[in-house]
Amino acid sequence: MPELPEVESLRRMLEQSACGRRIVAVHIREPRLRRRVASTFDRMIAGRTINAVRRRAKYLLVELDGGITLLGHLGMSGSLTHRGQDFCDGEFDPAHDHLRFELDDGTALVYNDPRRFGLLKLVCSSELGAVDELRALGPEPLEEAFSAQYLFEKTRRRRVAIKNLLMDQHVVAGIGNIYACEILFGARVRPGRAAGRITRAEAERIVVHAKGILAQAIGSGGTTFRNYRDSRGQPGRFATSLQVYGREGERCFVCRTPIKSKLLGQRSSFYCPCCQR
DNA sequence: CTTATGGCCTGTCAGC
DNA sequence: TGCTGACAGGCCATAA
Repeated sequence: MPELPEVESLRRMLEQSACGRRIVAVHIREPRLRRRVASTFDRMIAGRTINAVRRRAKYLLVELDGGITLLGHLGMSGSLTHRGQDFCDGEFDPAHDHLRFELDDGTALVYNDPRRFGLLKLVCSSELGAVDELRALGPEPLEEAFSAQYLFEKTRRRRVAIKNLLMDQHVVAGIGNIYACEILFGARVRPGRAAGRITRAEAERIVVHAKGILAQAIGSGGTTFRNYRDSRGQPGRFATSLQVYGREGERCFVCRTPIKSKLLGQRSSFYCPCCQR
């Protein structure tokens, strides 16, 4: 379940290990992801050098020379591992290793995705703003545009639960179920509260904790709850810092009250019934 | 416009 | 033991 911190951790590693490398070939074993991977991939990509690795929300943007960018989304279970040499062991997973990008130093970037919810497509580097997936995204949560004033205004006259609003990529981009739960625990706000009833002070706390928790999670290499892996095949280390996610029935670290879980729009929401109001 | 719901997809696990 | 159904949840299409 890669969210912003996991994608950012991956981006930083790939920036170190893959930037400047030339992609010599692309092998597609299974093109059926959320949308079918274009059969022109190898022809379009082979021979191009990786100039930069960027991120927008949960999207990874691999900028190639010649004005083409590889847009990637890991969906639920996707991973991009750098295999060969002293990187990842390169354990073969023939059932789920769907694409393989061979690099000029003999290593390879392998896209693995058991549930195939991911996305890989090529876009024009000069027209990223016009790309469907990126066009309507809200501000990055770690940038100044995501302020208490901004969030407060976005919540006005909205009946949707505050947690669902935080996960709405049009409002703020990059937050998923795990971090939405953690942010609301930090802000001491119940996930099911109507967004429109959030106070100015609560909006302030939500923004402060969103920035703090996401930054801390990036520093820990993200969260591995089930199967997220970084480009070296290693799990993230933030799972041990989780306060509520996945802890139903266990005691709140602050007040010892058992953590509750409740479905909110088909998604489990974890919260402390005592600390969060 | 807002909000709710179902579909995609497969590995895992509880329960019978 | 092996089957069935629920669940995990990213994003999108569709409906009300």
